[in-house]
Amino acid sequence: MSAKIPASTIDRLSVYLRVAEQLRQAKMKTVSSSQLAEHSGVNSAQVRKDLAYFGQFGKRGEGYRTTSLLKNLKKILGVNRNWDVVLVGVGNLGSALLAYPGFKKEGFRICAAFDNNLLKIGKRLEEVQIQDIEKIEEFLKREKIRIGIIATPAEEAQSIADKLIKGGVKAILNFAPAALNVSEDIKVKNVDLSRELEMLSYFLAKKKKAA
Amino acid sequence: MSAKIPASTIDRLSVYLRVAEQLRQAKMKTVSSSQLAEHSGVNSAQVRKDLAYFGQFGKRGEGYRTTSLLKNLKKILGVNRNWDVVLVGVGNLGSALLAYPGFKKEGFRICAAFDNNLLKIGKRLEEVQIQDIEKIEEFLKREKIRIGIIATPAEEAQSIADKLIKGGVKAILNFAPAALNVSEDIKVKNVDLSRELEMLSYFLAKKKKAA
DNA sequence: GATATCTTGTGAAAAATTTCACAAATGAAA
DNA sequence: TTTCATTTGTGAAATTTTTCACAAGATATC
Repeated sequence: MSAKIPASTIDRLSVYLRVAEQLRQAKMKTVSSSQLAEHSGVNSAQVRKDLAYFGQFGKRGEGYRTTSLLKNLKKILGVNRNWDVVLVGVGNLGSALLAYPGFKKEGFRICAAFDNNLLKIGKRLEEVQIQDIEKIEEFLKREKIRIGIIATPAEEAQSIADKLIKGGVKAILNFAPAALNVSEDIKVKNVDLSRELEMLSYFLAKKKKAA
Repeated sequence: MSAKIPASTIDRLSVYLRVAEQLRQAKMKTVSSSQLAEHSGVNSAQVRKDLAYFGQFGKRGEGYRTTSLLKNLKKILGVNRNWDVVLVGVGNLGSALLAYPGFKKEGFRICAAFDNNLLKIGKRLEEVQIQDIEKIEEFLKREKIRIGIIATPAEEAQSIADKLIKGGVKAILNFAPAALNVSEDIKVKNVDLSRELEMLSYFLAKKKKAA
């Protein structure tokens, strides 16, 4: 049961959660692994195996009860609670993240935003007061924040990451196109928007060659 | 040489490109696979194997010439040229994407933006005039655009995708938290910001259990 | 020119992940 | 009760991906 769980499994669980949420909205009482599979674009055995890492949630002949599956997925992913998150860097991207409705919907609340620009500090954006980056460490410790989002230019990303970690943050979502150097026990997820486009461009370029 | 190339290889090539760009800025004439590996957080054999899918770019005893490696990576990824891209949905996220400097830097130019909000249509943002979504198909055909970005609410994503494809778009970067249903020959990349946070939350939740 | 030192490119081995395939539950129908 | 139709959970097989390990090429030094 507690074998090493592939990162790709976690990735898919998060997709199953979305699908399960939709199916519940559609009033489906139960879901089969093949239904989940179809909506997620994977093999049905894959779905069962992914879920089986964490327990036996289904009923043979029946499938999975939608509400119970939802509850279990949320528990596994740690979103059966709300998380307070801090945001660093309130530029274009940072502001958009502050206003992003999907975070709150999934239980992630941006409870504070920090910047180094004096013109921005003190202003209010989406119910959140922008604070001086120099005060972040104290804030993180006081509020016991575990998750930070970096939306600064690449040059500042590493020093911000260091500040976050010093304040007790254990997980970082990094939008700056820079590889962060952090110790083993800190989890970093990088989102590099240009890189996503590069994958697409690879397929377009390849297609042209093939044709 | 033209064996099936893993998607993870392409993912990493894009990382190597970032690293190579940085190393060139640092005036490094050559790079070894182990240097690339260290900066990318992978095994050095992996780097060599990834590159070897596409040719023999290195020199034994020397490594890879930085400029030539850069040129090759860009060619492989299809970013040895500029791509015109359209954006649909000029809300918070869409506006941030319009202003995102990383796209232009990597050769992706958002050449047009579309929305269905009459208050927004006609306005100018970041040098780009916001147009009526109803006119997108004609525009795509005239300008022969191949890449589209969807930054609309989830409900509209599928119908926007259909419009893009009808206009000739072959690759879609989708920020709406919705699974797009498209035919085989269309490449979709989903970026779901909440899902990224969910992975982080999984690791935090797991850590707590272990402790 | 011989020797020493690097570092690539790549088969082969190892490890990880996905898919297959079926026994064991489960409920419904006869 | 028995049969039939489902669908899970899971060993085993198949496939994919990563890592190892080393021959072969390249440069520098003596």
